[in-house]
Amino acid sequence: MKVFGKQYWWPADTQDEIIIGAILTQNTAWQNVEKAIENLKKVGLCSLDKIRNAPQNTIEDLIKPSGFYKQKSLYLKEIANFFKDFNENTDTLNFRKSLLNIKGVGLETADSILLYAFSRPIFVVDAYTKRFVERKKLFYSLEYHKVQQFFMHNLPQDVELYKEYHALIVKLAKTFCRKKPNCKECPIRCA
DNA sequence: CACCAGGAATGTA
DNA sequence: TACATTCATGGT
Repeated sequence: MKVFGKQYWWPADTQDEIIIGAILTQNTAWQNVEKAIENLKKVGLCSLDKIRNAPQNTIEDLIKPSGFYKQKSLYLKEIANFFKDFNENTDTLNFRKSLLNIKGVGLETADSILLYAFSRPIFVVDAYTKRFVERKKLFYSLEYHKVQQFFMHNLPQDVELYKEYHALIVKLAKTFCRKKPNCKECPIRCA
């Protein structure tokens, strides 16, 4: 029985837009990321090739709404250079290692890119996921890789399922909020 | 006014 | 390994 439909959680026109969004969304509300991406699109810079050849301060100005703009403009340059000579024909684990060597790409960002931009079967773990595991007492450890393995060992290895599962956890966090009524059963945010 | 958002790098012990 | 600090804008 299908209860939930697709969440369309990572809306993007292109693969590059997903990768760019993965950097810009670090510790930032998605609403602000949308503004930054819109700015990039307006001037035709929402692609890794264009970003690689654009002046640093131009990128900074365009992505300011998403915060941390000095760091993130550098990170976008770094990841744009990485994908210039990248051969996608590699196994997921080596791909992951390569991504983690890029300055500005940590565990969550690397896995988000693998899953959402390249459809690799990797389960994304974020702060919400850990709180969910903690409060529902699903698993004894909150360490990134252990939580990730917990889900990957207990779910079918299905890319679309991983995408939707992560989206639903985030949606759960957004749905229940202490600022709204009926917040006592919140499994993620409210203590 | 404080707190948080679809984190990661860097420094300290 | 385990924390603390820094980065910065915008919404609530």
